[in-house]
Amino acid sequence: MTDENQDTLSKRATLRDVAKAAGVSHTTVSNAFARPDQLSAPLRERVLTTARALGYAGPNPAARSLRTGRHGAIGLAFSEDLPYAFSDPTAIGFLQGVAEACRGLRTNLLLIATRTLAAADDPAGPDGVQAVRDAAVDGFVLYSLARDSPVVASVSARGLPHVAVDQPRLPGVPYVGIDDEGGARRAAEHLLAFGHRRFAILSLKLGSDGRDGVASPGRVAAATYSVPASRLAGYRAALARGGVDPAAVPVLECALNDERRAHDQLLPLLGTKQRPTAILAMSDRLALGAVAAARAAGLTVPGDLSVVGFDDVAGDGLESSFLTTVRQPHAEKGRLALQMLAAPGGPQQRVLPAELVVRASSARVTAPQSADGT
Amino acid sequence: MTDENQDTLSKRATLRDVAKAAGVSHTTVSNAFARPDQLSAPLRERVLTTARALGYAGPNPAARSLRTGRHGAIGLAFSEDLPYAFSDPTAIGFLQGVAEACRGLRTNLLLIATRTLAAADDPAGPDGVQAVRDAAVDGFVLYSLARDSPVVASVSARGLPHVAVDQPRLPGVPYVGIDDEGGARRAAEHLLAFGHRRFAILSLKLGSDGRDGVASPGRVAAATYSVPASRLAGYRAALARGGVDPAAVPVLECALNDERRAHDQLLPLLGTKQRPTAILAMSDRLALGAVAAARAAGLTVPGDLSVVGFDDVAGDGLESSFLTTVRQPHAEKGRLALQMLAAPGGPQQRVLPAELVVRASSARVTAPQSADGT
DNA sequence: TATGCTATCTTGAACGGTCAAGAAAGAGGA
DNA sequence: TCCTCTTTCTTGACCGTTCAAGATAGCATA
Repeated sequence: MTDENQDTLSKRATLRDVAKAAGVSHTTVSNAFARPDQLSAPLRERVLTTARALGYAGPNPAARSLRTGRHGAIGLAFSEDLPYAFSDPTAIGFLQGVAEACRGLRTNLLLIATRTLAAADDPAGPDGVQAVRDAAVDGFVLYSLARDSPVVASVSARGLPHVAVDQPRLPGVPYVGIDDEGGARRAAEHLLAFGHRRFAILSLKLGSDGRDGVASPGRVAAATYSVPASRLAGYRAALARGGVDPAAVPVLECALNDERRAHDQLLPLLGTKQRPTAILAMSDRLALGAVAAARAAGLTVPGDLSVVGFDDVAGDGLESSFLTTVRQPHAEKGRLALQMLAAPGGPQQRVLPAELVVRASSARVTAPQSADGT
Repeated sequence: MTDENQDTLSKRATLRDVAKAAGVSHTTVSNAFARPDQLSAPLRERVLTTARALGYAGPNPAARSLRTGRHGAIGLAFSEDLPYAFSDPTAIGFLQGVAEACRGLRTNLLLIATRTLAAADDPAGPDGVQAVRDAAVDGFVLYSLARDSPVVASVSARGLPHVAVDQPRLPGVPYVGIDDEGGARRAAEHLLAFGHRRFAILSLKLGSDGRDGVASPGRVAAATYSVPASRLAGYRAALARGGVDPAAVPVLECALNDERRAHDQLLPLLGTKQRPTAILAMSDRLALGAVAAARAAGLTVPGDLSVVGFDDVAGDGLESSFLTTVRQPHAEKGRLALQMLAAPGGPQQRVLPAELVVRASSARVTAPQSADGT
């Protein structure tokens, strides 16, 4: 804020100002900063000294980028509100991997403030689109975006390399994801093996409209987020093979990956006579909500209700070390995504494993039961 | 990756290419994108159509920034490894506030991959310095940096507006923080009021060298991080006033805000005859480590050991709703920091309150005791 | 002595936008 | 009818770098 060491207060010093002051050409000054081997050491020292004296802050990044075409940053586009992303443990784990890879590549990370629910009065179109257009980056990572997200189109229009993670595959675009369907299938098989016949599914959001509640078959079919769609497919495949009609299993959609929502959605269902004995939750957060709902309904876990989550998030708290869940390598996805961006030519698809981790929140069903609860 | 809709495969289309194709001047094309009111609607439509046809991705961000001097992004410089920052709940809370404010300001967020422990062989100096120099941003937020961090100097050299958060104050630089000293004082007073006389302090890192262990008086005096220093001062002021000699209270420094480190450091101390009956922890993470250590030592909390944390982080898990702690408004700090960046001229310092929240991890000391444990 | 080579520095031209100023044409008022 | 104002579009300069190519000198080689 203070301009103490700025000789010409009117304007910021440039390469040429430094050059003039040091009695050398502008290119020499440029080289002093960027290519030390191109000039003698004493001259370089002199140039850097006069630069400091003039308050020259180093080459203007915009000018450099314009000339070189490189920015030294990659952009990360989220589906969620950015603030929300920081509260989601899954996203955080992914971010951690991305950040780690960035450090290795000596590149900065530009978080793009995108919002799927566009403000209608916005002349520049949905929020994220302009942000993507203006992003000074060398490539993009698309994380968990909806199939129809305008941000996807916007990124694709930029013509920069990009990678899609945990979202619908795009033709010709490298992809990183996990075996969502397989992981979900194993979760359901596990509960079926324990004799469960009455299920409920706690689903992550299927569409961008922020709707909560029981998802109709139509809504399920039209899901624009691939991760919940795949997990749902996995659950259902296993259920069908196990002799349980998937169509009869309620899908409770939670617009946010939130314990409270899961709790609120599930609680009424637990009061019914035909209450489920097992919950398939698409995230650990939702699973913890189910546990809370069970407690509120006077049921024990896993005595009265078995719960299987997804993600194997945290590991710090007590709760998570109790949850049966499906483990996925969060940070690894981030690392791989950046690797694919940085070194194209490798495999264009990486599907990482999702393995079932059996802990204490699932158990054999107490009384034998038929699908209709008799 | 695919160049399907690029007419001239050799090079990316520019404003002028579009202008030529549409039969208008380059300025008109520029206006079509940036200033819709400067040209008639039908012409604008025509221009945008030909732009799309040529695969023109919109104005080059670097060129635009060069001319306008604005970047539409603010830089966030951390003290920690970026990946680590994503695992620290305090940092996450702050980031959430920053991200929220960014969305409001329609600005992107550039995370700067800085590392305090410089790689010695790095010609460009410590990691973060170059990253700061190259950052295409309109301002910086400095979060939790050490007094002597090269990143601070680097940011200051850029001559852009910046705000310091949770770190040593810089002359002339706006500051956002909390009442660390007061919060710490209240934590200690709370335990003193419960009759505790034998304390141990679990401290966040005091220096950038990654050292763990009992901090010597010299090390404490030379602390380069202001937050731990202030909290320590608060603890000690209260202890002294309560008749406990602060110099006799061990300060266990944890290089990382980590349950395990706190656990490992504290455990041996709990085995001694003169074991502390109360722990002052500078974060909830460290406090949870203390709880774990107590459990490992066969002690109960708060029966045998009282623990007071700091941060009031999460609120989700079971553990945190049990911890007596000092609450601070994490996200609010982020919001304020960006507000001060965006609208200079307001107050240059904001010190937010830190209030004691009494829960179940602290209690009256069981047996009366003197400071020497007899 | 002529020649080539290396090390060091300079020259001039991009990079791709935005902006200030100006030109042309049509509308409105005296 | 003439003048002014507004709308709409154009012209040319400039933002601050990096890069390719060239100039100069020093030195070794033939």
